[in-house]
Amino acid sequence: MLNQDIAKAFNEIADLLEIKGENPFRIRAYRRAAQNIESLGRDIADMSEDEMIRIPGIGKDLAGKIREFVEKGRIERLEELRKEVSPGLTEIMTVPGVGPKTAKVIFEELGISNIEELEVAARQGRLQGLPGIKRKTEENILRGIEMLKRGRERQPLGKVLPLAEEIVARLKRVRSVRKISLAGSLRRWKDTIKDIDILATSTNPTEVMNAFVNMPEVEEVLLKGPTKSSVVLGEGLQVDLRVVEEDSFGAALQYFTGSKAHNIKIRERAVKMGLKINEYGVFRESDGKKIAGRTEEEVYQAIGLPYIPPELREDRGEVEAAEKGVLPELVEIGDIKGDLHVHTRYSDGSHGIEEIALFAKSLGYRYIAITDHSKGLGVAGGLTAEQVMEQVKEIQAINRKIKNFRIFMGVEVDIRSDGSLDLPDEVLSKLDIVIASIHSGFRQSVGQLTMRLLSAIKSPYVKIIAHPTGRLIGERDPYEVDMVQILQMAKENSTALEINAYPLRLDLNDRYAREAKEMGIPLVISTDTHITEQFRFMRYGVHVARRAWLESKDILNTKDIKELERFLKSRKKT
DNA sequence: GCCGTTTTCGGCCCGACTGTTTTCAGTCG
Repeated sequence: MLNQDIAKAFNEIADLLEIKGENPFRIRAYRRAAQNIESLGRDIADMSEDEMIRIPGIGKDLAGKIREFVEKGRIERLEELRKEVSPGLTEIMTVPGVGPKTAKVIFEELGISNIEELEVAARQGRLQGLPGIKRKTEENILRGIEMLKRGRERQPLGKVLPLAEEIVARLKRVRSVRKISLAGSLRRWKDTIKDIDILATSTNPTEVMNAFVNMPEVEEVLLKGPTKSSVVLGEGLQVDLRVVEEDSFGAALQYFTGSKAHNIKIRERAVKMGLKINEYGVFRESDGKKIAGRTEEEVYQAIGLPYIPPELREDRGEVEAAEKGVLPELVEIGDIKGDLHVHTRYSDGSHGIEEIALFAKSLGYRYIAITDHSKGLGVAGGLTAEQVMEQVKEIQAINRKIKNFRIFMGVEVDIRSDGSLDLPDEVLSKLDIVIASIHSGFRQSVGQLTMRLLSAIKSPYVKIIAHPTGRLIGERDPYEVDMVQILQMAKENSTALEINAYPLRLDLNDRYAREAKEMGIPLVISTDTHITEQFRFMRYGVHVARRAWLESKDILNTKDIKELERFLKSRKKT
């Protein structure tokens, strides 16, 4: 998808303009456009210029630049800027604490244009004495380089959230803490996280800050004040804690939950209404009187909007939807009635069928689908046709035993590298549910991978495509497939797409899932459970769905058994 | 560069912390 490349180009233009000291609002315009393009669910290359202009933050000029990039693979303005500004400057700016001004001084005075040279110069004390730079700043820069080396990449939500929840639980035990909540991208359930934001109220802020910076995992204290402190954990993860007054908690929570783009939007709206929003509350411009701030609901109400759930706050149309009163009724974890992707000991799962079914029932589920791997996946102990039929018999027997619960007989059939399915049709036709997925040949061409998925989608027996893009966050990029074609084919065949809730997958992601919803494609949220504890991953999947604006009615495993069966028994057109 | 309940020009979100400064600039989120 070209979107990421265009976003990257626009961000680079913004960096270069920043170094040149250009109009900050123009710079912001490029960054905003980049962000909005990145979050688009469809390929911008397929859009007409008129359609592009309807994307917020994109006007005539940027639409022209996008077209230029699509057609020529380059943007003339960017090439010019690259000639004007030394490439080293943007590199230096990637060091935390070094912005455009500092980078420029260092480059112009010392001729330093890469991070290695910068580190050497800082170690030799050669930065001291430059305008605005003394010993402390030099130390900061060295620290910034260290942090950069340790890699401050975004980390998977599934890794960060448990850690963050633990920190919150620990701070909750500090006696003076009243309210405490996660904020930032964690509260919005973004699939990757750069740092942990926590917000609290306290009768003794100093006590909280002390407890915070003295936690055992803290490797380094970046800054510490009475209302704001930042630390770095052993894993290289930054944690920010803000402490505010009780009657500002809602405003602060709204503020620190972001996203930045969402906040800018609502503050602009506030300004137009003669109001000002900051982390302390909503204030009347005329007399400075505070009119809201204790709760987030109050804040939104003060600017004439209904409450907007955190997962939607990405400036992807949620403010406009709130204005019109057409926000979606987002799916909730309690709406989920079953899990349609479950493994057992028959392949690479850890439990027997009855055991895992009873566990699912104890969670309040009404049904599960047993979907072990097929034989092509040798490493996972995939099943032959005969083994599948044995499993079917066992499931039938257990279904007679367990009351008020239903086990659907299924399989996760491997899509072979030529696009054929790993089990014969006469086996697939005997099952309640067939999900299909790719587990090999990831490096095939776009055309081949797309063809494989398309032919699985078309199969009259395949009801669901599992983890459609195959990504493993931080480990493996999504397959290069033509999602436009895949979504179209899924729609034509009413083949459902899975939101795989396994925290490293979260696949489909929020953008594609939203596009799928808008096209009317059925979706399921499944955990791909291999061991009972993994049923708890469902919350990750539900939150991806919420970020995708999905409502309960868009998701198959919120349906009761009868309605789900109707879908499973429906015939495809083909 | 975008955008319109101060509409086609002139605005554009807001504040904390740090360091180098005697009142503020830079950076970050």
